[in-house]
Amino acid sequence: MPLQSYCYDYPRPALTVDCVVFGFTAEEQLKVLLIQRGLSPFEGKWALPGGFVMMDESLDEAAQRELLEETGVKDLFLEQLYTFGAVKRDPRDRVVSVAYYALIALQSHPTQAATDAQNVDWFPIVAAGDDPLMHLPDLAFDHHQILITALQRLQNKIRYEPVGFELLPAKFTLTQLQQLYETILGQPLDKRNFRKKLLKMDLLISLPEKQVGVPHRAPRLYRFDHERYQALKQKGFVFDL
Amino acid sequence: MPLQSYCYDYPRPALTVDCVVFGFTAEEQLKVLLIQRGLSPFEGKWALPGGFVMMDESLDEAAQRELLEETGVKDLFLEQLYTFGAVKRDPRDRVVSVAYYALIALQSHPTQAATDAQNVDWFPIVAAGDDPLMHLPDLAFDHHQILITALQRLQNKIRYEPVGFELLPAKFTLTQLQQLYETILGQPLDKRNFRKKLLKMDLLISLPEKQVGVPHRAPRLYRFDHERYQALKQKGFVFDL
DNA sequence: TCATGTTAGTGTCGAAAACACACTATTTCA
DNA sequence: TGAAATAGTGTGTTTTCGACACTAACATGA
Repeated sequence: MPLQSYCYDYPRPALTVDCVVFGFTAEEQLKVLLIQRGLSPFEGKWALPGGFVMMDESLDEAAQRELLEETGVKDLFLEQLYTFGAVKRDPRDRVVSVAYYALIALQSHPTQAATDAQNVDWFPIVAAGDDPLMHLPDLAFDHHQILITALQRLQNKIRYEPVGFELLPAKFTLTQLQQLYETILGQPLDKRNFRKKLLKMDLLISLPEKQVGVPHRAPRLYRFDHERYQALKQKGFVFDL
Repeated sequence: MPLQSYCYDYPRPALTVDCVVFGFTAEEQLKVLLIQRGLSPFEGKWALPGGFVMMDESLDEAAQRELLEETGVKDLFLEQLYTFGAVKRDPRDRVVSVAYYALIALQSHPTQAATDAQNVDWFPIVAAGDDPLMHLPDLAFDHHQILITALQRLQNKIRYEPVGFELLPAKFTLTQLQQLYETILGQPLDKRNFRKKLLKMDLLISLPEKQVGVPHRAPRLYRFDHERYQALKQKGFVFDL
């Protein structure tokens, strides 16, 4: 129970952040993190993780905090997506939500489940086909819309900025990278052309080690050269796949 | 004076919308609409038009309303830009602002000045050169940052979506269009290649009339085929200049 | 140890797009 | 009627895109 109340001369909407957390698994699947609501409204329904913005934190900080609380992970790629402010998007109160999206390499940060008693789970998104969100439950509020917006943003972004690497471990193979792109864009890509284009950019550092433990020829490992990318970007270079 | 106050169990930031209104003049200049503040804080400083979000309007509606109030113009191109929520962006109260940007063809909608007593004016932006905002006064709040963000968005957007036409009259010449692109992107473009690329898209309708009153050969007028663009877009076409 | 299964890795050629580039055409006005 | 001003047009070169199929390497199990 609150000990006091906060009063203003004019009414104010409540302000929340919601996070669309995309994860990419070792099985080459794109997934989104959802939480089953324990509270009304939409009790029992699945929803995006999120919560109210505190007075002493910026929006970015609020999103980071929520992410840490819900997933236990810090230092994710996190970017503001869009602000949703339809009058009736929350049936009870006027709530405006600043949506963020985050990317996490589930291979490196294995999914640790619910932080508290709530049900937390990863749900698959299949970009190929008609409805990418067909395997998802009904979502609370306008979260379905937010998720669609986030997926479109990710699909656009991945082509013009090197955000795909945020979904892979630091060391990865070109095949993994290609499968990531194919999964997210929902279409097959030509292996030779894909490799040609990427290597030509000169942003991948070929590592001396190779992947081990596979029952076939061991593929070469690479890492993304963030420093070099920043330098090139300065000079007007645009990552384009 | 407010007759009552509005109380909540937890504190809430105030929520505003701010609009970056870009206009393109007959003299081929890109301008931005600013308002001189009559009230503290930042009294006397220039700022983006904006105001509080009412409880019964969506964010888009709030932006539209502000735009109508400040400029007297309806039905502009208007799109959400980014939400700015640093804790101290307003020195007095916690205020989160959802920024929008709007495009207006100043040739068709001649600038009607201040709606009320405030000073309202259009300031030039010169994309070529180091600092596009060099001819602007100091701005209130973080409006300088908002303006930079909006300009970058416009520069990106104009290349991949046909928003440039929103800055021109319904009937325009290819030279006007090219100058628009050169002004916004801040770089010269090749005339023949520009025309080739545009006409190949088959999105411009060549009008029977020609521009009159010029002291030289009269150029052909075109209009943008919005319907056709929508249809093509459906099929996966992307405008790309 | 060798045969099999499985994925890694590599090059060429034709088509299309991008880019550089300069002259003639039309109109007005003096 | 000629001078000034902008409109409008085509070609050749370079670069990029996109289709396409085989050999290499390793692990496993017979």
